[in-house]
Amino acid sequence: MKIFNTLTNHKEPFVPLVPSRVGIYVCGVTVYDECHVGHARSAIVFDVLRRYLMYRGYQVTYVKNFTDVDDKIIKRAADEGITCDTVVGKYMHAYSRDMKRLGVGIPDVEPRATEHMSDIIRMIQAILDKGLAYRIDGDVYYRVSDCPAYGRLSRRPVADMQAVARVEVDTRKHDPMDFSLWKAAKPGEPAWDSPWGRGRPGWHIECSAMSVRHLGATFDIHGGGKDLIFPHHENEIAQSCTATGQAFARYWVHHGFVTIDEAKMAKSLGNFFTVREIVEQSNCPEPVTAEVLRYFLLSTHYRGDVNFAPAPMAAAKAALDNIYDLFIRLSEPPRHDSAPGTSFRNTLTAFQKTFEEAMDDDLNTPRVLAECQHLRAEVNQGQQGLSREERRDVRETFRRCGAPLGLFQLDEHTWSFRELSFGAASCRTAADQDCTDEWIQEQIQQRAQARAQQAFAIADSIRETLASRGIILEDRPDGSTRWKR
RNA sequence: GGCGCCGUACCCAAGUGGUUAAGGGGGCAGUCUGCAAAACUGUGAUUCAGCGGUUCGAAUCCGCUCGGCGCCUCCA
Repeated sequence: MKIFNTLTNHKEPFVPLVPSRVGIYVCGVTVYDECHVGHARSAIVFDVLRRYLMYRGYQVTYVKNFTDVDDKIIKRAADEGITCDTVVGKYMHAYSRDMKRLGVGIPDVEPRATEHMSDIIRMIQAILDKGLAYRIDGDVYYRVSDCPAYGRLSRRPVADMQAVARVEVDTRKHDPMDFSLWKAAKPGEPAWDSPWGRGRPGWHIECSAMSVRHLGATFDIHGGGKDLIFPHHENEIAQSCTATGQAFARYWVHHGFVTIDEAKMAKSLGNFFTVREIVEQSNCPEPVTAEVLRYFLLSTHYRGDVNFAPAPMAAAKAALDNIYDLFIRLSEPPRHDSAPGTSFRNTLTAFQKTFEEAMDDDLNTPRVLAECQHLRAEVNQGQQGLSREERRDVRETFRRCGAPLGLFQLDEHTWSFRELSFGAASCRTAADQDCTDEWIQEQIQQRAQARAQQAFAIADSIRETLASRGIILEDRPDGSTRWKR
């Protein structure tokens, strides 16, 4: 498998430190608000990486942290007149709820900064002991000028950054580029005891401490959004290497942004959609909407930006409808139970090989989806001649290759074929819920009778009534009728 | 100002040195159907922002220009 490494700026063969074992650390969310589509993309990209490595037979340890002490949390708590603990509890819960909705697997470890204070303090002390940090009034800063490798990940010369630093510089710092490892406590803020007085950790140090704690000083993959390359990941490397005296993460994996009208989706710009509103205000069942979002996000390569909009979401829905439509036809008994042919088995074997080639090539999910659609067309062409066993094999192939992507796992009869849309106006109506399978069968019976008597006006009105409640009818060649929601 | 990414058909999007430039959406036409729906068939870029260069050969490598975006400050 090849994976693009930000550290070298190249696609490289992935070789883990310990054969057949992989350690992954991903920078998680700061829990101060609902998570939006950008967070969903991050979670889904690394969920796919993790699952595919497992598909490839690796034993994966996946660590994704919660940042639960931070300026934004403190501000949120102050704004709402509640405690930081309440804010943290509320949004950790919201995050886990949304990840479950999206079918994102729970990481093996979900460490929290506040539960690793001793690791953090020990790491800061190690950096101080080596002379690469200094203390000012209860704060501790990392001295960037003494770290020769600084700037390697983000490929920017330290001198250039200093020249045009737009940050309001804390004049007490020895150098504008130096960053804080420990912040002295301010009144009313969460604080912990340390050798430098009460205070709280700087943002970057928590990830260094937690990754080293759970995966060791040197581990395989460290990931996050590309906005974290500088300064967050650059600083993590500096701190960790200084503290442990060993190499830090070996492969750095960064994904692109979700954009709205081509502009980065961000809390500060206010141009974001939360996972919650997308799932709850959709007129499709939750698992269906979630799979559409996944398909949409995976239809662009993970390193590129992906523009979130109704039209491409609708396109993803239509593409998935085609696949689940095939699954329904495959679930029906064959017209003639012919003997399985070897050429068809070869088709499935070739597909799986192509799937693996595409995934091995830096997770080329757009190509995987194209191959899935190609297979769908191929199966549709010969569908009627397939044996019971071959039909089962097709469904099984989609299920197996779809598993690392989190796609094609739903039962075809629970899929919803209605148009996907958002907003209150298009929400599921109460009337839809009243359509029991029995009632639908009854309607289909009545329509069949009408058709038999050539009473097409009656037959069509029944079909329209069902359609208005989201029930779609399809007449088969043998005279029977298939329905779907 | 520094660093970096992107520009492929109506829309989305793979391909990044070599037979006919994947796939999806949408459009149009046909088969099927009482009519539909679904499925299937046919129909799409002599061309990859523009201009130069390297090469036997470039969407793919190099240079420049134009256009869009991101990071340098919290950020997935």
